[in-house]
Amino acid sequence: MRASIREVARRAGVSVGTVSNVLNRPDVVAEATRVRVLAAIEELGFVRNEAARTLRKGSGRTLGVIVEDLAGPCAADLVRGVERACDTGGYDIIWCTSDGDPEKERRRLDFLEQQGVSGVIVAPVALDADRVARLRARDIRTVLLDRRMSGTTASSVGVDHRQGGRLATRHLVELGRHDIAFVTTEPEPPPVRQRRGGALQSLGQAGYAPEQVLTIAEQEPTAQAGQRAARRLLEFGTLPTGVFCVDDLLAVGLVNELTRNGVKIPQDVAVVGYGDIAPAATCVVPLTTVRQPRDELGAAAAELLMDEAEGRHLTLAPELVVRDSAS
Amino acid sequence: MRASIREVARRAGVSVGTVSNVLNRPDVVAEATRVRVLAAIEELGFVRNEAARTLRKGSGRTLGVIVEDLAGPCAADLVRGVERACDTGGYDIIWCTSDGDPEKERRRLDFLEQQGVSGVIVAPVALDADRVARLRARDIRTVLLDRRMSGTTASSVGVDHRQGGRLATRHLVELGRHDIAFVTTEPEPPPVRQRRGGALQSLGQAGYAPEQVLTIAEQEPTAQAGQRAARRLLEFGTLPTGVFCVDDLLAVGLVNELTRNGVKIPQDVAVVGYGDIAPAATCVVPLTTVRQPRDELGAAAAELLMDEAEGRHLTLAPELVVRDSAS
DNA sequence: TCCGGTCCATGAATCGTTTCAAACTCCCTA
DNA sequence: TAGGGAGTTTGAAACGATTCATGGACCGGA
Repeated sequence: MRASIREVARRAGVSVGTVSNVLNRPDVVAEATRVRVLAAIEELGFVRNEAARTLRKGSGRTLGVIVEDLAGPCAADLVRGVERACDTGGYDIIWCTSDGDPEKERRRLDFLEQQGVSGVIVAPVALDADRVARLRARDIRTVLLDRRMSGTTASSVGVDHRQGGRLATRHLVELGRHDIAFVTTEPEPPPVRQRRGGALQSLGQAGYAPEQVLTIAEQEPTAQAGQRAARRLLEFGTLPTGVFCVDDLLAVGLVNELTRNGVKIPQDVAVVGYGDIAPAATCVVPLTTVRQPRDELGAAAAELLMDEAEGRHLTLAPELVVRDSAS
Repeated sequence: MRASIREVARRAGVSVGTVSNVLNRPDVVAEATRVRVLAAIEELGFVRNEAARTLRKGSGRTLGVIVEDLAGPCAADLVRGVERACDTGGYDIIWCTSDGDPEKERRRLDFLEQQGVSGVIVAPVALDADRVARLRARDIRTVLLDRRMSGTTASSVGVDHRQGGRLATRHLVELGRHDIAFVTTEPEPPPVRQRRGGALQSLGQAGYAPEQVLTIAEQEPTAQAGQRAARRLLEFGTLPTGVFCVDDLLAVGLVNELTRNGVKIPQDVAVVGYGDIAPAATCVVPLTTVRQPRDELGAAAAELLMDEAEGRHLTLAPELVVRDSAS
């Protein structure tokens, strides 16, 4: 059976309170005592019972994170950022996936509440102000990813997607591409809408008429969908000379399918993606894309929670990464 | 503040014991009482305090999983499999990453011990028999992924990698490719060694001499490394007609770089990968590869834990997926 | 009417921590 | 010598759920 603080106390010849002090406020314990207690801990292989600690303290030194898909390429850097911040802050993390399913999101939130986390980072699916308030009432702070929620105590961290969109199309314009197409998704989640909004805006500034822009909508941001989009473009007869995909996966699929059909990228068609996920750099034609600082984003979110901040909103700047697909 | 079982009891006009019974053994509670209690729970928005439950019961209904990299493509299906099994079994999951770092692995195990999980699924880095025994002493069962450990109570689930390797090269042989190269990693973790072993074996059976097989070793199983491997092949002057990459990421990088250099796949070079990760299907030339049933693997691991099994070893069969890159 | 059995509900004890008021020990100063 | 601090240590009271021995209510049969 696992050793408890009481046995450590007996072994070291002190009271349980002292052992607890050694664990939590070592500075108030006399040197000699502390050494003795630490030795006892070592000998017994004592591990603190986090359940008891959480029960007593009301909440632990643990953060919960809910993303749509842990395994997807978008989560990769986020994971790294959050883990780095928590490692240095001495917090533990519980990762959860919602799969974009409101019901699952609810269950994960229940789970995190039950675990007594001290904060949650959520890429929201159906999360609403009520739930944020309920978490708040249980002393759990919330940070939203890429979405703000007014009238709540939730903080948020996000990327300036309008700016990202602007960067993408401005680059196509600078390359002298006049025939521009967008590949997006339908339905279009808010961040994607903002990207496309920014992209359109920057084209407008360059004197393009909105009707001039061919927009193709696929159902999901996947490489398969990008492939389908490419085939639809090919069917039109004349190809656009510049394409902005609102997601790198779409761009990867598109570039692959176009390449397979003998289209030269970037000579015939310049393609800009969005996200700078890992496959973007290793695509047949390395992808020009808009990098989102997702690791900093994750780290920032974690830090907000560890600082017990509320209602703070951070916006990070995206950055254009020029590779072969549009240069 | 969050409502406790006591307040629910007061509101429903029953004792705490009864509320607990409604939660855990609804059958022993009279219909009318149960309805009243459930109503009270609903009204108060009561959520069970998992910390208290875990403290009292000794261990929770939670499993811990430690993988090297949650964000990588290999984890994707595993995540899905484990989550599916746990969802139906009523267990919760705590995901952790070790980054392949022994120290981090240790810390994650400490964390899971502290959380009072009832079992752990580990893709081991430096985990040894001692640690398994220590977990065991704390009533935490262990399932290892893709590795067995003798002399312990740990169970394991894995794929028959020798067989996977055999499938890969047998296919190249059947395509009539005589000049075969391997792309592997150095150092070579056990599963990879087994793959290559099986691959060599099946070539031997087909009458190839081992010296006949050109082997290229890269440091990591990444797309960049695959690219480098391709360049090394190109430098040799004459290309092999068949290549087996021990990892899909290597294969993707290789296929991309070869394609960029005008090599026709599969006409000039047939390429077989390993793993059937998502990018394999959406590569410029869709990849022929060996599928590992990683979702079933994850589900099986979770089920072993939920059944409180010990010392059971499951081996799942890999499967050849033929796509364009070798057909 | 009494007994035995079934069905439910009760509430105190328990899990392993943290917290905090109280006590104890020295040592210094008035 | 008394009194006051500073520095340590103590031990009992939480935290919120589960468990289980105990007992009450009710019914049927003798």
